[in-house]
Amino acid sequence: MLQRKRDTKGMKKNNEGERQNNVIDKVVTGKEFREWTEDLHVRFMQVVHQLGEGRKFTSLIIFFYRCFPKEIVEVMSLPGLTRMQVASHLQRSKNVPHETKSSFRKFRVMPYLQANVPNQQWNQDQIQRGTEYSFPTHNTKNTFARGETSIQQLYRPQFQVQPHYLNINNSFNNPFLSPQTNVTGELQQRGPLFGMLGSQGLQDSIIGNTNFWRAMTLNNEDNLTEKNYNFDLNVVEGATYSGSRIVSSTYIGNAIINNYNLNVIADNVTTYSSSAMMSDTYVENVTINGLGETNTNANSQQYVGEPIMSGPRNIVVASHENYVVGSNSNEKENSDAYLNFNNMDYLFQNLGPSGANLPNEQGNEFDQVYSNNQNLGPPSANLPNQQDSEFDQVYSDDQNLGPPSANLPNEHDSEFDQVYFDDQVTGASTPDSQE
DNA sequence: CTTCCTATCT
DNA sequence: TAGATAGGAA
Repeated sequence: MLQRKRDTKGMKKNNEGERQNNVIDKVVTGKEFREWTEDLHVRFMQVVHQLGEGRKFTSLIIFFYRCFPKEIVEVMSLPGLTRMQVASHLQRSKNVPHETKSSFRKFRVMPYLQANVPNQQWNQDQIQRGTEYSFPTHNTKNTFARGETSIQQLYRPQFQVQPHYLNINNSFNNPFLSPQTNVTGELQQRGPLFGMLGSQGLQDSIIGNTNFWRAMTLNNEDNLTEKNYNFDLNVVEGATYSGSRIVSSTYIGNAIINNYNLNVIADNVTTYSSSAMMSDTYVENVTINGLGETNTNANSQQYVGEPIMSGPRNIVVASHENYVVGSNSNEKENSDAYLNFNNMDYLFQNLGPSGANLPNEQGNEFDQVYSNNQNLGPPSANLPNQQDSEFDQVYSDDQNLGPPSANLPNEHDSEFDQVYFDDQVTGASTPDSQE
């Protein structure tokens, strides 16, 4: 395949403008074909995102451009890995489909997902594993939210005091338990990627690590009872989280989740302000397959670029998932709250009035969300803006009458303008219609 | 000089 | 086509 070659980069040219490649000591040795395996890419993405932590980015392209190959190589600290290999891979990594870029939308706040978890207990397994792996878990019935559920449930914050937990089952070959390298070397975390702490003393991030799932298959077995990767991410907060980041810099890509074992519950229900939850979150290609089938028809990506700030909000991001109907709801038993991503497309699609155009490429923090949910009652009844909500205008069109021509001005100069929902989305594919 | 960036090659 | 290479630019 690729033979070793002389690296003439940086070498002076001769009079003919040619690189003087006859210098022996520039021969690159030990350069072998670098196959970017899944694990290697995951690590690569971890480093990329880790390095990019805190760096502003407004698009997926910038997301990758934040990091330079050299520092990536250094942080990855993989013997034999060259800068050019990383650069080459970085080049390919940031090549995303156009529809991906154009469909990026920024959402300041997402509708709320309620998750009632009154009881909790400690998982015995996790206790035995030591504090590093100790996460409180709940032993309750599931809270099951679906797209068909009244949007009212999604909107009303429930100011409850609830613990948080993160449950990671089965560490065997569990990508969630991969070690993570800190850039500065100050912290070498050998635990789960999710640096979970106890229920007390959470002054900073609950989950501040970088989580990258790419082309990862969760529970790709048809066995409905076997859970190879049971990922329960619960961020149900009852403590003071002022100024903290609940989940930051999360990348979820190409995840195929079977058997309902992806349970992402980000439930920030406290009244504390300035909490960021799942900021800088990028989710793509999520397939939820309750029947153990592999559905590859998830090909839209969404992007949430800026931190979700200002008050109790949660955000669960997934777009254009495929949900196989007819699954056994009993499989959700391991989750305290289950978010069915089905029909969540309306949160991310570039729907809405054509006249609104939903511009989002200009760095605006929020555009418009348009609702067309037949399950909803009168908008005034179902979508009240409780106590000083940041939502200024919420629009619902039960009759599917199309986009509102009214302007619905934002009288408070709030971050939110209009909200539009379309709960009739049934398919997984709604490609970006923009050019 | 090194590294970045991107087109091009294999 | 994934990954390496080339070569100009910074």
